[in-house]
Amino acid sequence: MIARVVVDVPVAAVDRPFDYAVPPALSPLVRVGIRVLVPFGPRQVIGFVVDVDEADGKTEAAGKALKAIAAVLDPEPPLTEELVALGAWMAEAYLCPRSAAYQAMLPSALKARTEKRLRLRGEPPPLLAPSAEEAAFVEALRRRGHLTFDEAMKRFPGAAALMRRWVEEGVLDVFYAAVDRAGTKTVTRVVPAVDPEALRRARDALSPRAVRQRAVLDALLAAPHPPTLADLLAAAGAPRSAVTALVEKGLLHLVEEEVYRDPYAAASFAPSSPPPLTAQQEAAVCRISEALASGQPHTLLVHGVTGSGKTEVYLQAIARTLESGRQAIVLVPEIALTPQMVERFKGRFGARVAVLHSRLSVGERYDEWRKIRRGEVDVAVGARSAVFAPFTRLGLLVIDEEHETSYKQEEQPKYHARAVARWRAERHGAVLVLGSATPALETYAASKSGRIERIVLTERPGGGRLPTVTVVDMREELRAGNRSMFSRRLREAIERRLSCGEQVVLFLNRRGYATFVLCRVCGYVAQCPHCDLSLTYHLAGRMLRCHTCGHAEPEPARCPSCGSPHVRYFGAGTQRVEEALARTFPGIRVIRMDVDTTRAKGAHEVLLGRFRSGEADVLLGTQMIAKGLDFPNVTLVGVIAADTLLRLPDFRAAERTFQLLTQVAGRAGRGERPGEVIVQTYAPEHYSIRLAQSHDYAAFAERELAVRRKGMYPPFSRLILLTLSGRDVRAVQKAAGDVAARIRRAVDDTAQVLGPSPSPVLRVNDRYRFQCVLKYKNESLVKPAVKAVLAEVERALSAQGVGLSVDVDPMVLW
DNA sequence: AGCACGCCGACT
DNA sequence: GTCGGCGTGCTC
Ligand SMILES: [Zn+2]
Ligand SMILES: [Zn+2]
Repeated sequence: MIARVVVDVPVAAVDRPFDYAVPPALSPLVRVGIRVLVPFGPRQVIGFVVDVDEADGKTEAAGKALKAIAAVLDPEPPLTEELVALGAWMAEAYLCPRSAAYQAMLPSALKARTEKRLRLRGEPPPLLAPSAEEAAFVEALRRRGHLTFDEAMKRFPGAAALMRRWVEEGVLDVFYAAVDRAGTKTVTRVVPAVDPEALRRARDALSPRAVRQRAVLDALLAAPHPPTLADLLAAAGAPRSAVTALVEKGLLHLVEEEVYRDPYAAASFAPSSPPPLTAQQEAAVCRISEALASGQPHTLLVHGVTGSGKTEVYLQAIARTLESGRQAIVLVPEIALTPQMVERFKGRFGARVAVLHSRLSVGERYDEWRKIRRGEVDVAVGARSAVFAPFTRLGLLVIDEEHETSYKQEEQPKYHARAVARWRAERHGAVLVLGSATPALETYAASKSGRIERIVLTERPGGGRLPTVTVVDMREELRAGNRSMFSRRLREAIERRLSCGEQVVLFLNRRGYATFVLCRVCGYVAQCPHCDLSLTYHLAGRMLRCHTCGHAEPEPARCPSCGSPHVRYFGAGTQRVEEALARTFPGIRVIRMDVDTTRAKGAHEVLLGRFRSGEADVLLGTQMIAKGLDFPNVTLVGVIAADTLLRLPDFRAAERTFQLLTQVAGRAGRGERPGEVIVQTYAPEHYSIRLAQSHDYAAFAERELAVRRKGMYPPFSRLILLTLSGRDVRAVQKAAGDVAARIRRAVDDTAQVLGPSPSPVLRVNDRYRFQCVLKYKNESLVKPAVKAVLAEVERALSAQGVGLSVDVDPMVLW
């Protein structure tokens, strides 16, 4: 019996199956999709069985004797045959190693690696004159039984020669063990080591100069529960060193804890039954059912305005799927996977639903995943990675808010859940339903060309009209002498809501207080020491922070360049809007929601719950408040600065802006009262803003398609973004030139190779980045050519300390 | 990616 | 003489 194995070594050079003999004792266990430990060169690695041949009795490959599988790592294959085939497709589609695709499919509880270890084979020969390190090494081996090779080299570098000799002489045994990937998410919690009273006394006894340590203790005393280290540091605005100092003084403990418990575990879900449908919903469910019954693969776009009841259409389509004995996957953007959303599915389908959520602990997620694998549930609801739910009788895949960029994975392999879902639908003869109020332009184009069918929902079952949208030209405001961040129109509108007890949602896509810090005398701008980006000023702890690498430093009292005290803050963030609201509308109650206020577990739900119950007049936030939240009492939505997205150097900027404005506008007037939306901008004439104002998706899509056609951008071409990065600028630049030249030689002139050019932000995290963009149409020609180039340059690049990342169909070009 | 093998400079 | 630098070749 022969097994073909893809080893878990994610490099192009070994990205192909290797043949192994299966020892008779293991043959009942070895099946496609199972993980095994195999000898590979001089070491052992983990691999995935991608094929077995019972009849094949061959004993050699490429003229050399076959090696045998050393161990089987699972009782049952974690990957189905379908997923094994999907991995092979992903490797071609996304130019990634197959093993990287398999890793992306596994729950993190099953992610493993091998570890090289040393152990004594019996009693070691006596050493005549051992060095201190050699003696300590032998002592550690005796006491612990075995040591990892890495640890031994790090702790006892002076014993390296002895290790080598003993391995050669057979005194030491080198072996490999499969261990968990160090990916188990833990959070560090800060726990007082003394009672609160003692803590208070300790705070008062601190040196007056220990400002940060006092801030940490104050924040800890104010916290109802032991906070996570990250939360505590953010709340106190203190550096980690302050906490370390307090730990050393014996006042605090740090405790590692596995992340969050199941946020829905305690919740009980009231059973719900299907409500009556509108005629349009009925027609949509009907079309999906027909497609299901055909047993042929279909992709359907459900294009419905906000509030048109898309979710109910999904629910009833799922019910039909289950009736026919098949299974369903529902993808929802991570941020929209709220307890309310989960309740809608659990309420309808009860225990037949598994939820895959990043807020589950590794163990809980694994439990949900296992229910799917064993067929104990028929519906999987989750974010992007739930698209790999290991069902074997898939009938329906739903992608809600299909235009969301979060469906594209940002790490290797950079897959798009929509493309993976489409592949699975083809394979199963299943139906893929894409739902959106503002479909991605690619999806819209596919529906126009007839490749996918479009179903339109224009009625709102709860009634309610679309809000009126007013665009305010902020240049006019400046001319009229209004230098505040609220236009006169927005200020009056807010005042009206305050006086009649209605609520307001305000949106600004920038967190912190000020987006840059400038010296009025010499023009100095505070920059991140690790990135080519300016630092954002945050009120908490009066710190300057880099939003990209996390660097933080105290605010400068004087300009570090010229010593002038005239350091000023520019570019309003949410904190500054909060401050301005309090000044402009005395007594106003504001809830601010951004990454800084929602880091703590459950904070998201708590803040939204407080706003819903009327504890605040205004919900002020970033991106995260744009998603399908329903607040019946909200009658005004204000967009503080609509052009922040428009200014990004990306071909999708207009699309992003249109989608965001439409989504934010959908927050207004979901009750009986009509909603009003006010959009502030410096570019009021831009078509993405004008057409969002008139709620005209079709006109926007046509206009934007014309722009894309002119620039030959997707959907009229396809893109591959190659990014090279490293600490040595010149090495990176040179490597980028070399890669671009090789690709130019490898593809024909129907493909364009742009660049290399420096990335829009050249340096991030002390790494310099250069990029190269491929624009092409002929996929079957370009992808193999690029793959070959990647294999050619892989070695040389890693030797030069240059990383190369490949993004097929990138969402952003930087 | 590891890991071994192999061939040149500067240490005991 | 040997320790160790990293080029290059291979992994069923
Ligand atoms: Zn200055
Ligand atoms: Zn930075």
